[in-house]
Amino acid sequence: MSLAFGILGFLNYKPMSGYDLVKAFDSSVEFFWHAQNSHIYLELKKLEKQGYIKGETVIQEDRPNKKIYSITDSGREEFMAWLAKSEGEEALHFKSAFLMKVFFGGNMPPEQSAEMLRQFKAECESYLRKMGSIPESIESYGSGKEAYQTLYWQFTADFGRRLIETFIEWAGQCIDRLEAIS
Amino acid sequence: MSLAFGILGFLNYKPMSGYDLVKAFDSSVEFFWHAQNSHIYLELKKLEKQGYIKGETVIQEDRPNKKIYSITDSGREEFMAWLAKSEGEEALHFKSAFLMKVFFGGNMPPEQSAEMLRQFKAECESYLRKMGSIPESIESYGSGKEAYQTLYWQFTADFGRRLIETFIEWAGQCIDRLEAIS
DNA sequence: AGGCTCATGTAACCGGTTACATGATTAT
DNA sequence: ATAATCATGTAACCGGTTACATGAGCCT
Repeated sequence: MSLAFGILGFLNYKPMSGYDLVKAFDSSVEFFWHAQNSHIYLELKKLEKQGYIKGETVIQEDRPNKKIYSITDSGREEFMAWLAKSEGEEALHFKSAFLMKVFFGGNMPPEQSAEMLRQFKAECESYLRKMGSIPESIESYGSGKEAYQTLYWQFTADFGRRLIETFIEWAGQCIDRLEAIS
Repeated sequence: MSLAFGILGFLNYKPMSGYDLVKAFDSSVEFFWHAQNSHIYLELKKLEKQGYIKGETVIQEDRPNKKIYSITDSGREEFMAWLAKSEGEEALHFKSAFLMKVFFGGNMPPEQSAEMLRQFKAECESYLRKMGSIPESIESYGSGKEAYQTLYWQFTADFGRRLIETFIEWAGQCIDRLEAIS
């Protein structure tokens, strides 16, 4: 897919500026869909040209002016069509340079690979600590009425937590096996 | 990173043709690093120009001729440098259009989202069944002496299995919650 | 004085995908 | 006959990254 649908999705909740979108991506989908600010601004222009969103400049006195984008009917149609389309087996695909390094780990002595895995595990553990605050932030964001929306945000956050826990368990077991032979 | 290091890694095991590499990617790292055959051939040309690999044409009578590539000293150096370099927190990043759809699932009625998750779960289950044969194929590939290499292949295969199992458990729980409200 | 937040962009590049193109041999 | 395996590529495109560029106002 592309960033475009993520932007349409957020604008479908409410109109936002490019700056708002950068923050929205950063604070929610960042862990499974990282977005550069430059890319977001580029994509906004493209989407406007395609007629899926429309921008309106808002003049501010105490702050720099900004451009608020809203989703159009055709944009909403496009977004809903994307949402309804099945990913098929592509849903299972992902890219990881780290796993590639593990795969070729036999080219390093066991202590070095073990160290790589220890660093990775530490990274996961620190990430998990940071994630602790997500459930509360979701609850504060969705105030009663939008509980149905926030349920899905909880789903993805829950997956993130499980994924990291799986990573930690797995790395621990790999480290054990490497320590046993070194 | 890029495909380049994957290719260097495989050629570091032994010389191979582009066709061999396509199969190697397909049967081992495919689940965390999918590679198009066109991309592999393109990358081989690039790597040869950079002096990291060198190709030699092998004339065959019963089959089409082929070009066998070998890694050079500078290629090996490059590969080892990549391997030793830590991924840092990038190791946690991955992209998933499917999770993006879950995140925005609140735009669909619960039965439709549940159906999406059920399809996904079924996909995972079929994948898990296919994965069952991997451990044996790794063992047959690594014959005694290279047991240290195959250990790492087992690590990545093990992670794949755990990941899919995590996906299945998570999807099951999401489906339960959606069925409860619809 | 220095750093943070707000706010928006451009240019060059690169990694990767899609679609297309060819053709011999071998197994069913 | 027909499909599968062996074998290699090109061209156009696209999604995304990196690096750069600017500038006001607020807080310490």
